Amino acid sequence: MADTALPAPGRQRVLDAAAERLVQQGYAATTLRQLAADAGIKAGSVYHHFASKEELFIAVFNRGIEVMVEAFDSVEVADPLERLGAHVRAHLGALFEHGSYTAAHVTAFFTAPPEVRAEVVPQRDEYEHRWNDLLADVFPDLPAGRRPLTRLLLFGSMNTTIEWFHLSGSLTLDDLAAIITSQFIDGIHASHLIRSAR
Amino acid sequence: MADTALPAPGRQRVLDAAAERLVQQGYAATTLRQLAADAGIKAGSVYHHFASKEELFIAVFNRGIEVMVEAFDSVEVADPLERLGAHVRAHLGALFEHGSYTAAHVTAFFTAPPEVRAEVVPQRDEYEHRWNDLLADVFPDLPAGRRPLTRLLLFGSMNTTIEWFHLSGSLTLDDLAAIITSQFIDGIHASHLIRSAR
DNA sequence: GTCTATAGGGAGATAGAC
DNA sequence: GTCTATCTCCCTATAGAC
Repeated sequence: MADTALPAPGRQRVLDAAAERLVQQGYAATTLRQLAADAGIKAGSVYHHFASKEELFIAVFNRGIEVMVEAFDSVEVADPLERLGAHVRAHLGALFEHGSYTAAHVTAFFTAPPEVRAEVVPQRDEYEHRWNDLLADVFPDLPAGRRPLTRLLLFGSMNTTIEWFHLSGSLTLDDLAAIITSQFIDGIHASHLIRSAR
Repeated sequence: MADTALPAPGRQRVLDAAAERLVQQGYAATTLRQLAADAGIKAGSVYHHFASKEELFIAVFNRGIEVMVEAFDSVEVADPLERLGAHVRAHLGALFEHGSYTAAHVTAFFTAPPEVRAEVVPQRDEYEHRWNDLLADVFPDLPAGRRPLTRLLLFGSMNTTIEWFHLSGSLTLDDLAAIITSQFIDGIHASHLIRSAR
């Protein structure tokens, strides 16, 4: 494992800048000149690290999935329902607590050109597969054919939190994860009892 | 009410094209030249209808909300829980069955420049307010302070369907609305029984 | 209401010096 | 690994003819 201490290399600074710009501006509006300026280099120097704008953003999107996968795989909880809650918390953690890569992926992936998306699909599939397996494990009664749809609805709630949730607010990420998990498992009637029940 | 029959005026064709391009490409990647070509006119002529690119897209985003509001207000159901389901169905209808304006709003709003977003916020608030009132009506036990969060989680599930749902698939919009409604009210255990229960 | 022509700026990408 | 300089292309927007 490389010693990535103190002064981040140019390539890394460009990637970090790209992730943040993606979240705020989307794919097309983010220019290599901006990224270079953010990273403290000139536009032409970006091409020493990446062959094209597309290759650069493929790296960002893939890193965004890596962060999600690492968060997912770090969960070790025995009880099925508790494990589900831990994975929801881990997914939200990837979105808000481990840099901008996952947030960039979730917000900008669908606005990226088809060639870029195609290079990222395999890694996306891998993450989705993990969740399908988790659902199969936690909800044995859920038909296999319904797992993708169920996952998509849960992802929809989790991923759109980046449009409105802020770590600086009064609602903590633990609270949010607990509410989403409860809402997902038992519906609205149960989810709003969470805070008072503790 | 204007007689908008057969040949759509230039302005209308430009707006239609903008809504579709927004869904597929996002804000920054959509150029006035494309819209003009789609509408069968030249780029310079766009400025006869709109003062700027921003003004054009403000019109698209606002129309997207109008479609949602019209769908919402068309619901007339007495039973509270059934009414909620009807509103979910109406929201999905606005996304998939009444042109591309609502889909454009939902996908591209957050990638639009701040000046554009600011002009659309009041109409967005109006729609969100309708939903908060609906939640208050259907779920009297839900604390008022929890309505926005509850609404946001439901919107997350509904709005991200545009990333994967297609009218041409085997799952109908009625089915999808029923599943989302059931999942929202009673959680996962109830939602996957819907199809077999009919 | 649409056209042509064009101004002025900024985009992605390349070449070669240091 | 970064720089400067530059090519080519396309963008938004404007002016004025029809």
